[in-house]
Amino acid sequence: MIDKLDFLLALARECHFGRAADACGVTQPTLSAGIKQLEETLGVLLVNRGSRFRSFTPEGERVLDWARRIVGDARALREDINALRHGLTGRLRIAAIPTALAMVASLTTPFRARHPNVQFTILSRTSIEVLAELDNLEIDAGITYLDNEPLGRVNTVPLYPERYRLLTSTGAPLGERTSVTWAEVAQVPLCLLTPDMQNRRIINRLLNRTGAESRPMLESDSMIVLFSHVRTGKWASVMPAKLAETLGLTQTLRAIPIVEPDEVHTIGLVIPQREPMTPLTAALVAEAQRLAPALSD
Amino acid sequence: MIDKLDFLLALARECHFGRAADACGVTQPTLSAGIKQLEETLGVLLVNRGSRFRSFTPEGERVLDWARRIVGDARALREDINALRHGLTGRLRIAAIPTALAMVASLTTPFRARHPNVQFTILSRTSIEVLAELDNLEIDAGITYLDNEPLGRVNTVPLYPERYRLLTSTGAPLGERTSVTWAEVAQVPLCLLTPDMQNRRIINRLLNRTGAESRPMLESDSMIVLFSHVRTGKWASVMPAKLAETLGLTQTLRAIPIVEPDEVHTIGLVIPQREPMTPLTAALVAEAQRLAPALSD
DNA sequence: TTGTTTGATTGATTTAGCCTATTGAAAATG
DNA sequence: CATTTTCAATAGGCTAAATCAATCAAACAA
Repeated sequence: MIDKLDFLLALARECHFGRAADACGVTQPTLSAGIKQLEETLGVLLVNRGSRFRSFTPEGERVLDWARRIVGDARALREDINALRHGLTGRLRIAAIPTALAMVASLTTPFRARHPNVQFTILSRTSIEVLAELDNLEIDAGITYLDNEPLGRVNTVPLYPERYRLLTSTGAPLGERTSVTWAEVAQVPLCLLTPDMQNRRIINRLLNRTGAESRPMLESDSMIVLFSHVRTGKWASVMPAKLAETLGLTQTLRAIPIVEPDEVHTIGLVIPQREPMTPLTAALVAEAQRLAPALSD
Repeated sequence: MIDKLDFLLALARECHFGRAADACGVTQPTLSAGIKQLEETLGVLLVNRGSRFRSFTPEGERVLDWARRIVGDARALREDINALRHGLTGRLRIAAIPTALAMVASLTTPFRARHPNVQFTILSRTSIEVLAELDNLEIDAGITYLDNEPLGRVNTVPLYPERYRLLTSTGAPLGERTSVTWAEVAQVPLCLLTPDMQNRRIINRLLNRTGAESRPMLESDSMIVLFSHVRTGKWASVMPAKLAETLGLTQTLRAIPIVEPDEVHTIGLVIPQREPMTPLTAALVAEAQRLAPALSD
């Protein structure tokens, strides 16, 4: 039963019988049969199929809701008992938005000191993807904006406020200033994240509000790309203060506060709303709560 | 997996491999193998066995906690999908304390008018048993005291206040009074519930507080027995006002308010703390909430 | 048309689940 | 203390379920 519900979750992720089967480590006929068996025992069609996967029926969506709970709890059970036997072990899968990726180290490092046998998988994702994968049990926790889009059935731990800086070099336009306005930033050619990232959407909104047209000269989904371009001294970017500090400023590389408005967004840990938490998640939350005071400006 | 967890729940109820197997509709070796398989996949001993069932290990207790959740959710899933297909069907298992048994009809009757295809099982239980069986998923809901013993992980819906009456006949001692004190009641030979019932413990406490020795001449675990004795005109009892009214008073059979103190306890519906509720439970809660205003004095 | 993708189908094989019957050990009983 | 009873584990055998590799059919795309 639980494995069949797991099949359904995989199908929801992949929208493709073959790939879902691969993800579950079974062959496609096995997964097909599993789904069909679910449909038979429940007496309803769960998946709208043509000659390929189309969508879930309303009943299918409902079953998915339960499947998330049940499969999640079954995993939590194993993890819980494992923790009783061997202390905290296993793998924590964390997805973070690109602008938060650099701060993950300040969460994982003290965590690892406390629990040396826990392995990590850190993924770079958009804020949308973070929430979707949290729902699908693909990740254990996310790090994303807490105050922008609706979050869904999750618990949150605030970590730090995201404030914006113009990252540029002395000698470049605005490079000598102690603060700049968004209107001024809008005049500078920028390297920014791609528009599917919420950080970019926030920056776009702030830039557009000034009336000026924003002119991103370079887009990337990787903060490394943006930062390495700025380090050449020939490019500028807008990024969160915390990130700029973490990546390292130099005498010529400056992070200039952007005002009018001095907008702030809260970044935090997001975990599934499950009671009780899995031991790994609980430990991560504890670590986040320890870390938060040190990060809040 | 889920069936194995169900085996474990049955074992927790019965504390006996053979009876647990019966309860699950399998033979004892099958259940034994199921438990053993659970122990192997989790890698821990769950049950302390001598030559017979002794107890659960701490890990076993933990697994039981999860099993209650997971098995409960799996049932809720089926019920939920069933409700989508055929409307509300199935069986609601309700356990009530004896003094609340008569009022169950005022809950089930309007419920059945709304949902004609739902079947009921109504059980008479002590307040302790109600909570235990709620935990073990043996019943869907309980009706018991909300304000006395610690309730555990449940949600509650208050139904009505329980006030105490001396049930006796005109002509008997105190039979003509419009109110009596607990001290006076203590002097009368009474028919009362057995001491494992919380109602009896409450009455005992109130009687003892007067300093007098209470003298129950007849004990039973059935309100029918108590009431039918009182109806002969030769016996008296203490019972909740609501119950006396429901069973029917006559010109000679009187329910006299007992004061000093005029103690009140709240009776209510108790359901497992599960989010979301099963459709049947949700409907029952809705019915209880509709009913409560009419019952509150 | 022809090749590709995708999910259903088929048939063989392995695995898991369950039962009956039995055993062994501990409790209960006389 | 001997005997009986109770209880859970074990053994052996059967059946149903699960899974896989291979194939098929429908829908698209080129």
